[in-house]
Amino acid sequence: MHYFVFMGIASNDKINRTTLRDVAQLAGVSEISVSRVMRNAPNISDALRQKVISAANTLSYTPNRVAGALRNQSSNLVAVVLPSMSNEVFSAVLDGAETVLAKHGLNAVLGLSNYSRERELQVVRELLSWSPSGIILTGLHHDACIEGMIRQQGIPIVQIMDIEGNPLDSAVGISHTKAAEAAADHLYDRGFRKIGYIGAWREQPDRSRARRLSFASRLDTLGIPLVAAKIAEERSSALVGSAATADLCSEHPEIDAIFYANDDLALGGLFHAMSEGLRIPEDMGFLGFNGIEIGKATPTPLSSIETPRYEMGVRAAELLLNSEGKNLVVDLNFKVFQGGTT
Amino acid sequence: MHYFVFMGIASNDKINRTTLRDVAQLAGVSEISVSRVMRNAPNISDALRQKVISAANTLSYTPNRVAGALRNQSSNLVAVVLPSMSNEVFSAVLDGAETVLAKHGLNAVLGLSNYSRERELQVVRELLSWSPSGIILTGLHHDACIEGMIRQQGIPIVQIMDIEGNPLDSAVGISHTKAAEAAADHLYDRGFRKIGYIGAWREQPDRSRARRLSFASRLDTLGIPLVAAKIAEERSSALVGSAATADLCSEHPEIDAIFYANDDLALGGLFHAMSEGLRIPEDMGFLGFNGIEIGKATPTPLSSIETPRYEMGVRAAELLLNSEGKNLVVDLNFKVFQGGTT
DNA sequence: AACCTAATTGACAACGATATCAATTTACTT
DNA sequence: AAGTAAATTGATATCGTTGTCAATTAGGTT
Repeated sequence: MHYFVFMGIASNDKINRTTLRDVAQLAGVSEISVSRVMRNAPNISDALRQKVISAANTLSYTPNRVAGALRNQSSNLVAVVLPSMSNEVFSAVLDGAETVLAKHGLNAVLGLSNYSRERELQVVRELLSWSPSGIILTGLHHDACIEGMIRQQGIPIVQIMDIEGNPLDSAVGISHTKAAEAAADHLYDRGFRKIGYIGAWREQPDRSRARRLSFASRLDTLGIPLVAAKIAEERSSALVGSAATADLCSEHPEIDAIFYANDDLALGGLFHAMSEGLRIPEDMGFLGFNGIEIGKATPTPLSSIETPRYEMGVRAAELLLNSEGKNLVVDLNFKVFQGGTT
Repeated sequence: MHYFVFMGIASNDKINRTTLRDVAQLAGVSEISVSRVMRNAPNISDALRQKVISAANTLSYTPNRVAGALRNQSSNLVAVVLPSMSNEVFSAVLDGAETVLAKHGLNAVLGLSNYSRERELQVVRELLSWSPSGIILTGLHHDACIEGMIRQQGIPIVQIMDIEGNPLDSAVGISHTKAAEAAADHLYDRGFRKIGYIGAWREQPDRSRARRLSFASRLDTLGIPLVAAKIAEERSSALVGSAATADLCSEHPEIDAIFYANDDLALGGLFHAMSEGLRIPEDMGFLGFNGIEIGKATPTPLSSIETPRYEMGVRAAELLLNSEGKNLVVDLNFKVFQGGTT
């Protein structure tokens, strides 16, 4: 008895897995014929197919994808690289992508970059070593090496979230510029004139920074420059949003509405205002970003820019599958949801 | 020019990837030596190591894990099978697991079962065909075939979420029975006597059903039987919780507190009560389950049974890595968080 | 019956890494 | 200096599948 050790996980000797050979022997045909039947290759007689299928069933044979991938230089894996999982945005994207991929017999291998360029590079390198048949990246900005690495594999790339920039290949997302402008316009239309902004966590991902800048510039155009922007140090959360809102309001009592980098922050702000007994939206308006479900259930539903996160995952997966339409940029629609907070 | 087609994704011919052989030639050593250096195998002279490393760097060589996995009959992939991604519980688990796995050079391959036994079986079969070095399953109840399939691979299994039952191997989770009893006790201690329960979506996952039953039985013991339980048809969400709460309260006006299957539902209930102008917790108490972050930021923080979801993922991954300690059952602690709603 | 095309089946090599065992070199003893 | 053990390096076979091309069989024609 000896042990296989791989990367820290040790396991007992494994019973030899049933292979094509076993099935072939039982069925009395060649291995390659079994292979063909399993893959539904053309030009197989019904007789042979039957023999193989029944043999495969009795042995409950499952093809070894590792071997197949080695031979084919390509697997049914799709690499999905996201910055983090602790953000409902990305889990929704992953959900959408996985759902579509699964329908086509593809499996998602997950990599988290933690918003770090270097980590992302490392993760991509690792995932590429699995000869995935496609890769989904988040955002348009990556380490310079990444493009070359992926191109060398000749696999389709889909970048998600952002579409303003130069995609490596295809991209699905929304225009954060337009979304921010729509936010500014909405607040203006609703009569707010002294507007603040709250973000968090060094504005990771950098898309939120882009939004803030577009938002501010739009407010300038409207003649009501941003009163103040506060970027909390911590990761986004309702509690952080609550605290930041309290701070911003005390520092700038004139502010009559706040646009937030995301709904978690915005809900925190909204809750803060409710605790303070403010009238909403008369005393203070709140506009979030993403349109998460819970924001619709608050006593005063949270106004927010709704983004199609799940759909983004779905479309990303679909783009991978239809590599015929290359270099496509899919601009998904966001929507201004007017709850009761604006 | 011809095409590789695999499972619906077609890609152009790929430039030949750089292999061990290329590195070996450049370094003037044998392939196996390169392999050893790359894997940090012992008994390698510094001279050789240097030659190899510099050659590998100039070629920017990345080992092909597919080939390695085939030879080793084991990969650095870990199969993670979850019911769904549209539930913050599972994304937190995945987050925790991925973080630990990544530290050890392992990659997570994701499979979603959609709460279906058959789908889960299928997914497991698929993932096993990648010779993962371990597998994480959700819950303790699976198709009968699953155990055999995994055992055949001789890889460690960790089941998460639940620990009450017969784990296949190791398990990490909480005692849902005890958690439900703690919930009942807490409500009793806080003076509530007419208690209701709200769940959703056919009580998927079935753990929530187990909780409801333990909860009800504990209330019986306390001499204050459950007034009513309402299981909404739809998937859990704050809106559903809101509606269910409204219904339950009008059907049973005597109810003075509600225990929810999860925080989404509970927040919905809380928001409903706030809209109605109820005094909380005097008129109505609310107790959630999971302790999600946003519940701490509401004007009246939501009381909830806090569950260690992220940690569950972490511990699950750690258990996989330390397969020496087999058949471990890790009972993580839940905690009754008393916000202001009880 | 001889012949030809099309359909079906199979033999073989290859994908890239690594376990095994053998060969070589080095280091150390006496 | 000879001998032995230890460290280092290499040759070979192998993991399970599938692309390529060759071989066989079936089906139809004249």
